[in-house]
Amino acid sequence: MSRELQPPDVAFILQNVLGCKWTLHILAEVRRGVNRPGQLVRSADGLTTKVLNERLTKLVRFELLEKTSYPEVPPRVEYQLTAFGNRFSSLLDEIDRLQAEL
Amino acid sequence: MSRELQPPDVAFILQNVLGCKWTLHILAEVRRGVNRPGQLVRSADGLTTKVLNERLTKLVRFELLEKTSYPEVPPRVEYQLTAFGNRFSSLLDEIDRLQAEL
DNA sequence: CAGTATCCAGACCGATACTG
DNA sequence: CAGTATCGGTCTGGATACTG
Repeated sequence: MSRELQPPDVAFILQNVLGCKWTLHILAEVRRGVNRPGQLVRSADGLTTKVLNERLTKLVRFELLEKTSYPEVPPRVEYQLTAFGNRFSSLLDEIDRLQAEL
Repeated sequence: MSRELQPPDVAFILQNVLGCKWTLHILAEVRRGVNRPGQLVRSADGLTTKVLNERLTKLVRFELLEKTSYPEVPPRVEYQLTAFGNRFSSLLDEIDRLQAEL
């Protein structure tokens, strides 16, 4: 069960994963420790649970994020960056840096 | 005649300009000196003149690229990175770096 | 709280043909 | 060579409502 990138293609991920609306925001939040769906929907105005889940699913699918479900009531879920996802940290930092300096 | 980004928003550009199909490729090529439309269409399999021009127009519109037309026959046109566009060089480098290392 | 289902307007982009 | 016009299928993502 691995990414279906043979070979892994940064441009592809940038295009099809990071390029999707909300994805960069979501990743940035997760990096900051905002890693529960409830927090994440509230972190962006206009982001719906449907789209959030599409993004999270995709990020998990491409193994940038990892999902942990806690068997509690009410249910609790947390997402975190994987080692692979962390390789994009430099990119996220670069984006932050650009954002700050413009 | 300035970008209608108030304030300039890297995430927005990443989303709506760089996130579009072919755009990263086009920018990378222009950086390498492949800066004429004819060369650019040929540089990517599947890229059509229609889409190329949409991308170039958008890149010029957001002032990442600058266009120079030479009044010759046949017409010659060249695109180059602007100072603003160059600020994204670090991002492109970072992408190349990631690409190489994965 | 987490996640899914449906609807649908609009964006995206490939194919093709055409003008200056 | 550079650029535009048109058509049409596909994908995107927002609104809303619903399930476990």
